[in-house]
Amino acid sequence: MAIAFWEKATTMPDSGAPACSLCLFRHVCRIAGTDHAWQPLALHPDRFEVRTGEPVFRQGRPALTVYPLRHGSAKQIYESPLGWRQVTGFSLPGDVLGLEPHESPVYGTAAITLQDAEVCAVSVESLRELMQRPPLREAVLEVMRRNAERERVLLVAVGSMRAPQRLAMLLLDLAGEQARRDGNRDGMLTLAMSRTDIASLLGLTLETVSRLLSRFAAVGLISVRQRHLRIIDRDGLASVYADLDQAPRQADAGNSAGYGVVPGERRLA
Amino acid sequence: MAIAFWEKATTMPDSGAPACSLCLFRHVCRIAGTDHAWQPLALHPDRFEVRTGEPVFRQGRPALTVYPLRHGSAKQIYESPLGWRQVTGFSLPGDVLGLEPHESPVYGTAAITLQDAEVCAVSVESLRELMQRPPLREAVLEVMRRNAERERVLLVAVGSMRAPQRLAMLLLDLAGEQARRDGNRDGMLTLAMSRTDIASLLGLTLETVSRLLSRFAAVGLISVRQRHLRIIDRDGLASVYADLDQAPRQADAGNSAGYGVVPGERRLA
DNA sequence: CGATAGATTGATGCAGCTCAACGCGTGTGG
DNA sequence: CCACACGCGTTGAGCTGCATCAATCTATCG
Repeated sequence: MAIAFWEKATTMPDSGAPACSLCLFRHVCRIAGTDHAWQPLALHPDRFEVRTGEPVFRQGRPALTVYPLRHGSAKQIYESPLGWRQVTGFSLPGDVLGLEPHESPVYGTAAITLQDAEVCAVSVESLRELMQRPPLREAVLEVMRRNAERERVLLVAVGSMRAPQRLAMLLLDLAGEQARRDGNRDGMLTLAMSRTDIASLLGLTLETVSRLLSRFAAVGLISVRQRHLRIIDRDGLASVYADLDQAPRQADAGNSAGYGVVPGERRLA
Repeated sequence: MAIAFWEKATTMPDSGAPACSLCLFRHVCRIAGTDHAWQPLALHPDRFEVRTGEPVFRQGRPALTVYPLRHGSAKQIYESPLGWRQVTGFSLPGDVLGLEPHESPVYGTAAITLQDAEVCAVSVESLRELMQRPPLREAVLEVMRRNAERERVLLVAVGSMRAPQRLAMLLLDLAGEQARRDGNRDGMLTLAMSRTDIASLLGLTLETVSRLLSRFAAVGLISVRQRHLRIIDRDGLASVYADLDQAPRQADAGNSAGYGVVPGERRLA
């Protein structure tokens, strides 16, 4: 039998303190109040709450505001022109919802909360003003680059990795994010999203996700009970992800130019 | 039997005139020479040739130059941190290779030519100067937005559509691009990329791509012979893409917020 | 307590992957 | 000029990973 989670709360834990310390705007925000070197530009963002399952904003609507997430979590949903919907990512406290790249005039995805959440609201005008300042500008661009990279990794995962690898990847990613936030590296994590959301993100079905979680647990990589999960064997998961014994699902993108690919030199997230 | 392609040349046709008229920089470029209202900013880009299969640039290298494509075509290849490679798109004359979003300091993908190609070379400094001017700036951002949208559509396709739909999508897309370039709407197109490249893009195997093309041909949607392809029944292909009789491959991304989705209002292409 | 949404688990089928053989077109060396 | 090889594409046969369908279980809430 697995480790006893159920001694802890069975409802979604509300991580207590707001995530200002992780916020992109912490240095210019009166609420965060960590640094006041920027007085003239300081932000006093509005804050409000969004209940579980409610959208913070919807795809295609004018992108007038960005929403740093203080409490709770959210999923991004993209709907293609033909009406296919897919989860494209999850956000945790400290992330900024609605940061659209390329100065897009509309939101490229919808953001739906996964729990009751609290967000700040920063107008894009303030954002643009703030971005006159090189350090913040760089920080914002860096976040956008990371988001883009994330989507590319997801594309490759969905396009050429097997189901267990995809799921292992997600779990490692979630654990990494968790650790980056509360420094908590014991592998405990609470999945705010449903199996269906995970399945959508990874291009699988919820049954497959459920079965794989069970299988991972059976072989001692993790333990799961509902949405409470603990990573027991991080390296084991990493080797599932890295495919150390699993055949690739399809042909590699041709290396027809014949330029060498260094087989070593790979970093693990 | 299908339409007789093989009367035409069997090698890749070189589309003759350079694609300056489609180039993002046509209004500021001395070579294109269509408009000289911008004298002080005018470009005199270098040009050079890249032979089949050679990279124009490689992923991870400093992004110092963008390369408008004059002749030929190219594929973008993304390599994930773990070494998985996947084709993420194809470029045709008039497209700009190496336009990195978010002012990324390095190329996010490699660009490999599919045929002997000719490119211009515009330094990012010139590009940034040019982008001071609102109209060009807007045009560049618009291109980046389209690229991002394309990648999202691809993600959804690979993540939740069936193989025939994905391929139909690609064919329609290629035909659309072709039409946008030479106005030629007779459905003839020449695939510059191999089956392997197509397979990689769509998250399939080359055998599946080959079989599907044959099947499409067998039911009269297209005709194929090697890399020469004609779209015979555009609407038929569109309905394969739109899945008018094909079951979805997986559960929809939950609409758990219960906000209505308009079932109509969808645009093709 | 029943109702409901989410999660687990089992049984079954098939789309697409895998392995393999062969065909076609082009380039190369004799 | 032919012979051969090599890259690319096609086609077939078989297998399997994951989807599908369906039943049951678990938590939460009124």
